[in-house]
Amino acid sequence: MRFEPVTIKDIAKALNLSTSTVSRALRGSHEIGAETKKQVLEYAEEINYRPNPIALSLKERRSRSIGVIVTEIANNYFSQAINGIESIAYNRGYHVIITQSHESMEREMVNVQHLANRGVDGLLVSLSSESIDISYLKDLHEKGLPIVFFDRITDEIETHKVTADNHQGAFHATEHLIFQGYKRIAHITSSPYLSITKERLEGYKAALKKHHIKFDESMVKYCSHGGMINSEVDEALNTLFKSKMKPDAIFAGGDRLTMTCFGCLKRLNPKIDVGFTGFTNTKTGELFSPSLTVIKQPAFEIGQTAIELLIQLIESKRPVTDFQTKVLPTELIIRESAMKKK
Amino acid sequence: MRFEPVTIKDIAKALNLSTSTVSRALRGSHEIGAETKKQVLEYAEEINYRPNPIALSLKERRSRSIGVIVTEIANNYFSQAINGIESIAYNRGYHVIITQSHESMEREMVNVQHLANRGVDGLLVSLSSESIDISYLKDLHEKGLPIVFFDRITDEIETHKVTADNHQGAFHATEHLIFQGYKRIAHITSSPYLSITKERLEGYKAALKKHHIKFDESMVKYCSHGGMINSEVDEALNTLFKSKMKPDAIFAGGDRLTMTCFGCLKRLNPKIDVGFTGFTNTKTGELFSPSLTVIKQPAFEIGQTAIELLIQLIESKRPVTDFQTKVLPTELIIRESAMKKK
DNA sequence: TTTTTTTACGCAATCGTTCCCGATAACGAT
DNA sequence: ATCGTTATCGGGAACGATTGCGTAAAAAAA
Repeated sequence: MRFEPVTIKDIAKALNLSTSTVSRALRGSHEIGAETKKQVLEYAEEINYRPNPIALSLKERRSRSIGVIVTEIANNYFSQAINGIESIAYNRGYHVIITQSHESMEREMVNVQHLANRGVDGLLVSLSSESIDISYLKDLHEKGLPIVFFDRITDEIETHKVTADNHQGAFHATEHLIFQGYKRIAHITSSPYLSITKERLEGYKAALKKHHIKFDESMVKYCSHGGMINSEVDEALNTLFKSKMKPDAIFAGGDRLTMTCFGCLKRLNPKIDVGFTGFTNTKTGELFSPSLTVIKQPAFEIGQTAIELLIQLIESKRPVTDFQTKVLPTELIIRESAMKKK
Repeated sequence: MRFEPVTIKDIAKALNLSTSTVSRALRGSHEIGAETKKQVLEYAEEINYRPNPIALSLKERRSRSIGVIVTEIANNYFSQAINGIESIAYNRGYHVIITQSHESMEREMVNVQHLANRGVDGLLVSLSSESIDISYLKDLHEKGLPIVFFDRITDEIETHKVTADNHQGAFHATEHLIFQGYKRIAHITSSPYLSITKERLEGYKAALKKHHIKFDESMVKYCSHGGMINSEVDEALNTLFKSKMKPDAIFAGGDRLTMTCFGCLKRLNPKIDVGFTGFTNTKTGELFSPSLTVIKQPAFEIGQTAIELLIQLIESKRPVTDFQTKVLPTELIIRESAMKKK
């Protein structure tokens, strides 16, 4: 069974006109008589004519659709960012196609290739934690496909980029723990290759330095799957708590990681006698026990900014060479999990 | 700047062949000489030729893409269902386009129309809470567009449907509260028009009846925005707690609603001296205070089942008339929030 | 009245691909 | 020598929409 939409030809045949006349009438061209125009418009309305976007894509060599690749949508940060993307895209007449890499470089590549072949006008990319070699993105970019990176960005491709102020966020989270009296603050974070990991680590270090706490490499644990694998986080925590420099607080990076880490922590240490802060955008942090002190990123706005820059790139007449990296401020939300040490 | 992919014409020109020959060679037709075929294949590989899916869509009037519409992806249930959908779709060579209605009938309609025009081969639909009039879906369905409903289904369109066993889930949740000694169990739920609302209400009623508790209409509160608007839930709770038949337990329906409701409850009544259960798929329920007793739906499997049925519809040679409604079992996860009454 | 301009429309090409027809040549059978 | 086969390939229409160009008739200017 096939789904048969009405075309411009049906209108032309019914009204005994040529398709060109119908097309022009529909687009309100001045070179069509008022009477004819009215007829066409009315008939089109009557049979509920909608132009075929596929035919248009073929003709105009643009699809008015943009591709988004994130690690997973079941992530408060990304789902909010996507809402930001959609809020702008729809108003500007673009359709959004969302794909997930699940932190796998392989899937990221397959999805990106598929989107490119599928004729998206541009790409919004947040890299997976495995994506070390991004030459396939580079190729596409060099061939002229507009790309904007958000959240997990890269130095290797020169284009617009949008992120939260990860350095500042990590700095505030760490300093907050210090203000509350914690001294031995561990940092559980994602893959060391990610831009956000590096930036947050730097912010963490900067806060320690400011308050004259010596940075200890062994207090930083990398979970390269970003919290998707429980055992990875369990192991990191176990190692930390078994060391002689047992931490008295933990600062977690990443939305998914923060959740997983807090869950593992609670299982390992049900009283939670360590301080805890994390990067997350969940609204449910206040319902936790203890309620979560977190760094919240302006995910919605990041999504909006990214799509705006992308559309700008797509619709620009001449090649853009002046690229910008926008950094949006984070917010520290203070609750119980990082309360003053007794 | 424009992104210029290589076409079959480029190959034809370079090799001094016609496009038809190249096309056939590429598809391995037997009526092309071995030598020519090899040439074409090698050259295509060399310049990294990829068929243009848009042109194919136009020609074949199918896009190998399927549209999904859910209320929002920032919902544990839906994001898991989408993962289930993707897991099957990609293996079967279908691309998945996700759209959100945000519980608005208007946006649902716009998205569905867009997807249909965009040439999706089929639709996976979970209705918004506002969708009372679904004639626009009916039209599309009658014109031959394959549709499968999941989660929030409807009687008005005859096709495949997939849901959790909402009656059973609600029954278990309610009975669990009864077993724990609660007597005055209120039910906070979504729009009364939704199938899931009706089914869950029936399950709730059935449990009450079994245990000889009289059903009281005033103990059921409908939040038609499904927990997207805090004040709606606040008001429902306030009314309940101010009534003379003050409830001693609450059973919430819906993922989003359960979260919102628990949040409001905690604000209103920080000690949480009432029992609480809800429908949700979050993995973080155990981190809450008190940890959440919930009904979990097999979201991933529901997504998988739905897409399988849809692909079956799409690829069927003749019109399908034998439709099924699959109902998957739910799971009661017992934690603290519905513990025995002191 | 003749010429020019304007109005209002149709023809055909185009986008990338497939596929129905033909067309051509080689070759064997008659 | 003629015909039928088979193998191999090209021409061109089609999918739905837009658009440059051409042109008829009508209106305006000469």
